[in-house]
Amino acid sequence: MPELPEVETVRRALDARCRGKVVESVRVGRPTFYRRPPAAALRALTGGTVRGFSRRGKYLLLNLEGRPSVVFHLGMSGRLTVGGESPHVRLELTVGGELLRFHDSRRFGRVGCPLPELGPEPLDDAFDGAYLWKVLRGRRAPVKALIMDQRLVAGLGNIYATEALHAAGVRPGRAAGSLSRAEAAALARASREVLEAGVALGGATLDDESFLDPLGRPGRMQERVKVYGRKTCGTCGAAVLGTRRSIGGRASLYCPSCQR
DNA sequence: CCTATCTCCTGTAGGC
DNA sequence: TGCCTACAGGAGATAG
Repeated sequence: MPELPEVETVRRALDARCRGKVVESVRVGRPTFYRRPPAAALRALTGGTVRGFSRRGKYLLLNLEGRPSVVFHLGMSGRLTVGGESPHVRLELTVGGELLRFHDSRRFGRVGCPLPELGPEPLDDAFDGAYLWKVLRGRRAPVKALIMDQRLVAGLGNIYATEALHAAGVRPGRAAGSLSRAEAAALARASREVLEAGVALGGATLDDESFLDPLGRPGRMQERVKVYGRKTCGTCGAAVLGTRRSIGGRASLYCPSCQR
């Protein structure tokens, strides 16, 4: 499922490929998106010049000269490809003679939606231990649910939140307000580190096809994962514990030895 | 405001 | 082998 590093990987590939090119045609794909796409607004992209692709949290923005930007969210199964085929093409743009396609088999993705209110970028200086401690303070919800709340910090999903908590030595079910300043600082630092590693490695491709960049290439972050999707901890070898759909309705895994 | 639960959807994995 | 069900996931809506 695409989180900040996967979206950034897509952004870089598309930005390099499409910048300065013209959107020659737009085809709004088959029936409906999960939330109805503004088909007329999407068709109006025709003739626009691509200024570039930018990213905010897990959202990808296609920026055009003199026109409103188009927001994409990949949801869990969304993919943007250059030329790739699938039965689930929701939007197809011809850009500089190449077919840029948005696919989404499960329809949790979006295109053309407004950009919601989001917390700070976790790779920016505004996101640090002091900020995290301040927003977690006094809250009883599980810390994992809160760091995945995009209004508090924009970009962590289940994989990177799980890995950040492991790297910080904090169990996912801990009440957010129970974290010390030092733990909040460790968690902010760990979040930054796992996300930076994810970006550097081109995202995490956990099982076949789960994430591929626009040219169909897998990432390598899965090689660095310590607990997510594992039976034993990648640091100490202890059996990974976890429960299904336990926190925010999502599976939560942790190492009982490395995490307190 | 805060928290927990439910919903959207469909490909895949597991059970029988 | 093949059918059937449960499950996964992000984010928004809703209820308490």
